[in-house]
Formats: sequence, structure tokens, C-alpha cells
Amino acid sequence: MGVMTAKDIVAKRNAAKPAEPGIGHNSRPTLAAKDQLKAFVERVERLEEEKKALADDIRDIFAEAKGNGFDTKALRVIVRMRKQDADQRRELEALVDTYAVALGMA
Amino acid sequence: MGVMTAKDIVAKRNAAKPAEPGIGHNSRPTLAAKDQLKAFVERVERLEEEKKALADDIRDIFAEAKGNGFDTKALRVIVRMRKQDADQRRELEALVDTYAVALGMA
Amino acid sequence: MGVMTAKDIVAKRNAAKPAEPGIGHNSRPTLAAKDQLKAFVERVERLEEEKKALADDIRDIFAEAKGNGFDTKALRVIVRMRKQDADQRRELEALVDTYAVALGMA
Amino acid sequence: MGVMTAKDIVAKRNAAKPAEPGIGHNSRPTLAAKDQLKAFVERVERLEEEKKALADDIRDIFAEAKGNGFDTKALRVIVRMRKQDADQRRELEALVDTYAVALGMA
DNA sequence: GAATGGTCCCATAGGC
DNA sequence: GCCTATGGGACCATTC
Repeated sequence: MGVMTAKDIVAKRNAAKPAEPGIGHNSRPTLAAKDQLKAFVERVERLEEEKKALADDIRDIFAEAKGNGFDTKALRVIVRMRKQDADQRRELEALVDTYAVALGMA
Repeated sequence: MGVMTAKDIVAKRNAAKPAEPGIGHNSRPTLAAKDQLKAFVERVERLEEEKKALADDIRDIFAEAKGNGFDTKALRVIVRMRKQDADQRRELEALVDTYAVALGMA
Repeated sequence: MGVMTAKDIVAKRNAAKPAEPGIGHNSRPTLAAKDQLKAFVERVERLEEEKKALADDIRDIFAEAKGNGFDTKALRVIVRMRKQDADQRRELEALVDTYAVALGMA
Repeated sequence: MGVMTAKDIVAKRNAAKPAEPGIGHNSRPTLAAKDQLKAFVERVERLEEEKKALADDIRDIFAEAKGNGFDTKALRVIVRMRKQDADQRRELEALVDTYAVALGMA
């Protein structure tokens, strides 16, 4: 597939933001960029692992509920509806804010 | 909110799995079922909140990386590729294990 | 960019569903496939035009409302909230259906 | 539904544009504003329904095409490319017109 | 495995 | 002119 090489990334970086002064000609900054890249990637990976763990936990809960005689599909609908309720609350507040601003009450 | 009544839940629960003995006719267990339902729903909601928080954190990291001159899209490709690598590694190990077991080497 | 040629499309088509009997070796069916492709594309384009026209009409309405002293942002929130209400209704029905099925009342 | 009162609307309306003379103190125009609001919202909703219907029709066409062995993703690319072509054509014509006008040939 | 629902990213459009 | 907000599309996980 070959979508992109590390070199491209760094090239892109220098092009996009020649931030650090005194940088040029494939010298050190590349190193720094590499380290930074590594750090970003690893932070993302760490969080995605945790995210996956949570997703697994959620699955387990549904499985447990099912084992206790609850209907998974119905449970999901309930969770979804409660989320919608929360969203609507937020929307309502947004509307109120809009009015408050428009009326000079903000 | 009140989109559904406890009675509905319990009716459904009993129908799906008349697990606990002595349950019937709107008696006490209903209460328990309701509490259980509430507990399941709240556990799921709690975890989904955490999941969303993590997703937000990840977004923030990408934003930060972008602010440091990295190309977001490219970063995502890297993360995806590394994930694939990890998956392949795991698959390979699983395969090896399978062989080991089959050969009585486990 | 070169994402896909007409040839690919047809190749894919034959591979995916060798439906018509007696087809092979780049003969007639290609022709038919081409016509069919053209027809699909044009139907889509026609509908998308209409869709765009409707979007424009909606824009006009908001502009008109604004000209009549209404706050566009607030209007949009209202429309969105009413849509959410409708969605919730649907969810509720979905939940009821799920229960009905589970209880053998479907 | 009732997320907002007519009074809110009118308050906002008057605040935003005290256009019509003689309006004030919760008198009649309130009614008119409410009706107007209702009309705007319903017109928007009506058009959005139609828009959604069209979107569904488009989906159906893609599904039908898929059922005939075409690759949906590829089809979308084709539609997109043709749209770009059309846009470029339009731009070119606009450019030509501009020149024509500038040269007194319009 | 087919289909459905959910999540996420991007691209465009609209407002300030 | 930027910048947010919204809609559309792709992808992934789950269900039957």
C-alpha cells in the first residue's frame, strides 16, 4: 500500500512549520522531530488501548445483563434514549443562552 | 424522563428468563429487577463517559501534534499501520501456540 | 489522482456478479454494463440536483425569517430540537416493539 | 412539545428587530410573530423531509446498483468526479464571460 | 456473512 | 477571512 514514509512526515513537518530557529539541511531537528513523533504516536496508542479496554468492559456488562435475563437490544435502546435526553437538555440550554444573548441578558 | 415503566422492564425480564424462583404477579422481585436494570444502565453510562473522555484526549493529542507541524492524516496512518503490525504479531503468536499444542509442546 | 477507471468498474462488476449467462471475454455485456452504469449515475445526479435545490430553498427560508426579525441560530436550534423529539418518539416505538416481540405479542 | 413559550419568541423578535411600528407591551403582534415562527419552522421541516426522502432514494439507487454487481464506492467516485468536471466547466464559462465583458464583447 | 448501528473524519457552508 | 457547525462518507464492531 505504501501510504507514507517517516521521511514524508518529517518533510511535511518542516514545510508546515519551520518553527525552531537555526534549523536546516537535515540536521538535528529531524532527530527531535522523530522523537516527538514517537511520543505522539505512543500517547495515542496508550489511550486507544484504554479505550478498547473500556469498550470490552461495556460488552461484558451487556453480556452479564443478558445472563440475568435482560434483553440486550432493549438495554441499548434505553441507554441511547437516555443519552438523547441529555442531549436535548443541552440543546435547551443552548437555546436559552441564545435568547439570553439576544436579549442582552447574557 | 420516564420513557418506560418498571413494570415493563420486569414483565420483559420475567418473560425472557424466569430465572429466580418464586417470582410472579408484581411482587417484590420486581423491585430487584428495577434496581438491577438501573445498575446495568448506569455502569454502561459511566464507562461510556470515560470512553468519550479518552476519545477527546486522543483528539487533543492530534491537535497538539498538528500545532507542532505534524500532518494529522499521516499520523493516523502510522497509528493504523502499527496497530496492524501488532495484530499480525499476535496472530502469528497464536498460530505458533496452536502448533505447539498440536505437537504436544505446550 | 486516478482512483478508478471505467474498466475497473466493469471488471469488478463481472467478478462480483457473473449474473447473466453466456458472458465472457469482454464481449457485449460490457456494453450493457456501460449503459447501466450511465443510467445509475445519471439517476443519482438528477436526485442530487433536486436535493441541492431543496437545500437552497431552506436557506432562503432562513434568510426570509431573518429578514423578519427572527434569530437564525435560535430557529435552527428549534428545528433541531423538534427533530430530536421525533427521533425519540421513534426510539420509544422501537423499544415498545422490542418488548412486544420479547413478550410474544408481536 | 413546548420547549419555548410564545412570549420568549416575541421578546426575542422585538429585541432583534423592532421593525413594525406600534408594537410593544405584549400586544397583538405577539400572535402574529408566533404564527410566523410556526410557519417558518414548518416550511423548513417540510423541505427537510423531502430532502431526506431524496437522500433515501439515492441510497436505494446505490443499493440497486450494488445488487447489479457494481462497486458502490467506485460509483461514488465517478459521481464526484463528474460533479467536479461540471463545476470546472461552469467556472471556465464564468471566466470567459468575465473576459467578454471586460473586452466589451458582452 | 450479511446487515445494521455506531463512531469517527473530513469537507463544505454559514456566521461573525 | 477565519472559524465553527453541520452533513456526508468510510470504517468498525456487533447482531442475527
